[in-house]
Amino acid sequence: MDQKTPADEITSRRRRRAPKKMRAQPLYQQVDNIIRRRLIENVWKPGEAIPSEMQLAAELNVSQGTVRKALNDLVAENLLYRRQGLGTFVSEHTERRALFLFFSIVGSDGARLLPESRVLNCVEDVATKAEAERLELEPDDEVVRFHRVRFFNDIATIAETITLPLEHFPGFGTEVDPPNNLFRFYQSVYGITVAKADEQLAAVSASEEEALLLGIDTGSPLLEIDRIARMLDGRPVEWRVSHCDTRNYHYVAERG
Amino acid sequence: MDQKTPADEITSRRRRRAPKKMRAQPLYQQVDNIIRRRLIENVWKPGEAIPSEMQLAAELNVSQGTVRKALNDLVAENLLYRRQGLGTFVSEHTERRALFLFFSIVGSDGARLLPESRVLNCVEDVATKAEAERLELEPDDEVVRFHRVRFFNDIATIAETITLPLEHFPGFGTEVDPPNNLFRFYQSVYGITVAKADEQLAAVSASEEEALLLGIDTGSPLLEIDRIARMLDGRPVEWRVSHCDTRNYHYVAERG
DNA sequence: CAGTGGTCTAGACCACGCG
DNA sequence: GCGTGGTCTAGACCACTGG
Repeated sequence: MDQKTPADEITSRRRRRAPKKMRAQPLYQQVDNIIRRRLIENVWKPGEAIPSEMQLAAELNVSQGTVRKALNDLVAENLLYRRQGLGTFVSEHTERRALFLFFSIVGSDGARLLPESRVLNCVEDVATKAEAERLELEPDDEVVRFHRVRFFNDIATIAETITLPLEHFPGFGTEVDPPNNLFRFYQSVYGITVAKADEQLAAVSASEEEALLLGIDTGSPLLEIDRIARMLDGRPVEWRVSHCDTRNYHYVAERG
Repeated sequence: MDQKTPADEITSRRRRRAPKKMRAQPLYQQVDNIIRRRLIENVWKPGEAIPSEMQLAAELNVSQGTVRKALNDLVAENLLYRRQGLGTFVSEHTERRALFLFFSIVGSDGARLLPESRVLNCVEDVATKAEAERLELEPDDEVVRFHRVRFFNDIATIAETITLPLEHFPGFGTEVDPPNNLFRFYQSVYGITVAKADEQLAAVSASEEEALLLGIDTGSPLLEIDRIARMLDGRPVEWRVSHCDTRNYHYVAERG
């Protein structure tokens, strides 16, 4: 657990109080990057505690305050969380995290609830042009593509299409059905942590197929959420297009 | 500019190194609240520089580091911004701020552009039940209500209804037409700063009237953005319902 | 040049969680 | 009691801005 990683050494790049000038990057950002790299490389796994401030400071040859600033920045990004008296931990995709960080559909009364899911089908295929572009793949790369319907209190409300790069998810969906909380599944089974997501929203008309699935009229207005989920290093890992019946639920956002 | 405000004194509540126990609130939060209060009371106005860290630390009897933490928290909330070598300034509603902080509609190519506006009408009225509820008003309070259409490159794209509590905006719209950038207008003319906004999104069908305004078919899907804008102290100041034609533009959000 | 914010350190004490 | 993170201080030097 305590192996030194020479590539991580700060001292090799810049001695404390030595050159006095030409600092490429602030120390705390170097520390931030080192920790970030270890998270990406799964040196510290989700749910685990990482070394204490004092230990990191000693290992990296910086002061405790510098480590603290780096850690607090990572906490602000939701990559870590800290508990006084206990330690600093790597964030994991719990139900709660999924609900408040990555799921924005709430009831008219403001109640937050994760919908249940039913998978309709799941195929492996060559990426379409659109899929390759959105997921930043080469033209002939393969993907897993599946459709599902999501239910609030047994009422079909969301129809979605999800595409994953097969490269990162070998054997996905062929053995077991994809579970409801996908991000937790990606993390626990494939070691892939979704760190952020970019969403584009628009209003569309329900197709015949969607109307059937959701029990509404063809042409009814649906809220389209087009989302790219990204790993810790920013690379895309999932493209999801959700069509939501917003008569009893709506999407929420805060600005400012 | 340098008048002491006894109510702001931290030392009256808690002497440095004196009681040693029972700290109600961390010092830096007390400092944060004092500065926040001065922003709310317009002691320091948008665009102006506030006193330096050293001056604030001396006035409030805390260390520079404590002031710095409070200031950085306020910067993270976009209430202040800092420029090395110059000072710390109160944020104002520039075009840029409106565009990146409070306006989420972008073109298919990702281009950000503020649409032009045409006001259709503007009336003073007693608040409806819905308006009173959303703006947290008493049943008989008065409001200003107006409709406008917004254009991207001369193409009508958004129809919106805006309601303001008359109490905060005396004479609004009776003398001059409301300008395109409303938040800047609220700030410069009424001294009201919009600090954050809560948005609810849904998909709806275009009414006959909207269809006419936007040059689309009745029943076409529109993206509804229902937004409450709030002042520095969190009280609602504007209720806006926008219906957007999202065939060439969409709403963007980042999560995580 | 003086003054501002930005980085970094060193060390103190507090509050919390666990054994 | 001990180790953790949380708060607070004091002081150093750096980097940027303006006159």
